[in-house]
Amino acid sequence: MSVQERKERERASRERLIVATARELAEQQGWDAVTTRRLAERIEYSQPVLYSHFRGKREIIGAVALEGAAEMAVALRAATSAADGPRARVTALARAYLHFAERNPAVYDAMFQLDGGLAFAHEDTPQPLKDAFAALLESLDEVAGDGVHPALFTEVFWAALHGLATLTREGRLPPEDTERRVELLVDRLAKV
Amino acid sequence: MSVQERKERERASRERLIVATARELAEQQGWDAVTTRRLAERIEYSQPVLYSHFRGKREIIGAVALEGAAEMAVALRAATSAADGPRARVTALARAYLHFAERNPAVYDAMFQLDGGLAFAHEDTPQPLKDAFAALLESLDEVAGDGVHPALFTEVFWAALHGLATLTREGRLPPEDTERRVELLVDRLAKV
DNA sequence: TCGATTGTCTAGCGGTGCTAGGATCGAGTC
DNA sequence: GACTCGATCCTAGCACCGCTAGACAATCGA
Repeated sequence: MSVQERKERERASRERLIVATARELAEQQGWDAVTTRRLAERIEYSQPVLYSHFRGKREIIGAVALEGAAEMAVALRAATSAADGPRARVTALARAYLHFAERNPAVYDAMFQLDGGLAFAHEDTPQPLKDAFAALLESLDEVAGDGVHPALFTEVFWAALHGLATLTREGRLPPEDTERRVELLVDRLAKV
Repeated sequence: MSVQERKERERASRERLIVATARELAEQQGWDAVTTRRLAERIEYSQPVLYSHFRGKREIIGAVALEGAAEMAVALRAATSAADGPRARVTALARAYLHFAERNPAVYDAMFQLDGGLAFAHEDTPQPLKDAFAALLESLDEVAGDGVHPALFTEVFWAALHGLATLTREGRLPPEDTERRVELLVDRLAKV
């Protein structure tokens, strides 16, 4: 059985290589540059190999999105755990979210802008996505305010952050006032 | 000179036809279905004719975006002018914004999701875009609160609406709680 | 050692945005 | 009214896209 196990290991390793390469290429040159031909060339296999791992390009994007969601959850928890008090935690959370989006634009696109074929706000939503939302909720439910459902509050807060992240990155909002916008947002939304 | 004038009229008319057809096709079947071939076929001209009006597909998207921005400005002003008092105006504004995004998804995409080659938050931003932002600002500066720059407040409020609009439409947020989210957002952000 | 299975590649399908270059048509001139 | 010539438009084609059928080679179990 050892032969088969080795093959499975190699297959899994190659799958990780595909996802990592797709992500790298997307961060370097944008998702438009991530074509199946270029991706195949970079991993030094032919195109059809990609399709033995994923149904298509969409699923590759989805895989990058899941990886990104896991990382984002870690980053958010790291930022909030280093902060003292609810108010500071929320501010740190917002900054960490926007920072992640800014530093990993391609991953952020995979998660929230592109179609990775993932289910959201659903029972069969993949765990990493649920967990990223949970990471937001953990710091937000203490500032949701009386009589406000924490999940609903988190959705609104998240939407605001998402709007800031995307509009800023696409040049729709001037980047220099980001910090002031974060402060205003936290000031108003969070019930300290 | 009359011949030339007639030709210019016909050219302008054909250009409007291109934009209207692109928009119609996008609303019917999504922007992916708006290919230069299909578009050319629908207007009953050959592909290269499109390129005598626009540099490429991107510019066609941009033209749809400008048209949409003008319509959105009208819709927002109509909604707010029918409301009494600052608080009611802001609520009406938010509802109108989300309603527009929901009813014109392709146009909304052209404006804020796709690359239409338009400059934002810039001195050479096209007038319709500036005006749409102005329509937001008109109802929002009365609730920005003391010491808060109205433009900055408008940016944050807009970002929140944009986040709600996009995340809801892509199934990232369950649609049934939209009204409660709007109320929460207005409650917290607007200084009545 | 042989047949079967698995894995990979070459080649190609129908589609995309975009463009070069030839055909056609109509306006202005004699 | 015939003719010239420039504007206008179309046919054909480029390089690329996502994806797949089918040929081929390597490896496995008997």
